[in-house]
Amino acid sequence: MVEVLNIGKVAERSGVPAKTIRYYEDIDLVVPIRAANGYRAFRESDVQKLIFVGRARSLGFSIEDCRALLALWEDDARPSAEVKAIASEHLSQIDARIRDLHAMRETLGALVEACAGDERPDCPILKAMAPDGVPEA
Amino acid sequence: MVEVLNIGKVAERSGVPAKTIRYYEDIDLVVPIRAANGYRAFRESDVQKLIFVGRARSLGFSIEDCRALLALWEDDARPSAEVKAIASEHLSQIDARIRDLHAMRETLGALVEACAGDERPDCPILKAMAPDGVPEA
DNA sequence: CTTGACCTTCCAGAGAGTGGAAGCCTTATC
DNA sequence: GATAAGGCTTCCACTCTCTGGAAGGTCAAG
Repeated sequence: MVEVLNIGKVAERSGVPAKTIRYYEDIDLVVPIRAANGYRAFRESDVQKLIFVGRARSLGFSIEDCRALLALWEDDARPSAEVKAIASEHLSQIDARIRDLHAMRETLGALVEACAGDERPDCPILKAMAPDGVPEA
Repeated sequence: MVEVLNIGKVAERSGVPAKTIRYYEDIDLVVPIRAANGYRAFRESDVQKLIFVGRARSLGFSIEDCRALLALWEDDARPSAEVKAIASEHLSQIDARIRDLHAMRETLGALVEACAGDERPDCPILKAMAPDGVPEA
């Protein structure tokens, strides 16, 4: 008799919350079989997949990327070029996001530093966001 | 007779898309009055607010932050400390996001560099996401 | 009068879950 | 055998900030 893994155990072992695991089944990402009582029954391979997805997600890959990566992982004959293509694309999007955030951080950081932060109404932060030529108190 | 501004003109002048302006009305962020024909009629002050919100959004402030900032902007007696508090909090969240993305970028960047990206199946990227002790082809 | 460019509302979907309610199933205890 | 706790099920709603589209009203020009 095979040890059956219910969702709770799988959540614990994979680090993926039970709610999220159900969601992954819903979107056909990782689909367990069903036990006679209607409970989800997870095979070892399902647990592996969930761990894989958990790690891919923590690297910021989208669900669709995860789906593709999972398929490549399962395919013993994959060319590593396909994996690298997905990862490179993702990497450049991360870089773009970092650049955007960095620009925001620069601007906002300067404004915060310039703001007295006292009881007076004068505020460079608000001034920066005010439409040009709309002097406020 | 006052020049009436329809949503299209306002979108053009404020840089905020018409769809988004309607959404902002829906959530009571910027609420124009209505003309007799049912069209939204924007006052100068509405346009100013939309520009303000547009800039705040481009600095990454949430809608709720924008709502608060807008109220402070309108309040001639605001203490700049309140503005600064919101901005500082936002700034530290930006910093946190940058840190997270940076960590991802480091890990993923190293993996992408390590991956040959050819027709062979061996792939350090997949290996990094594979559960421990699950050797793949 | 028709055409085209506006404007209106409402509905649905994006991404990736999360929370909660109502109701089975299982296991342990009495 | 009864009962209570905890785990499991489904389904619906909500998050956040829009964005796209359909169906239809309004307006200005030719």
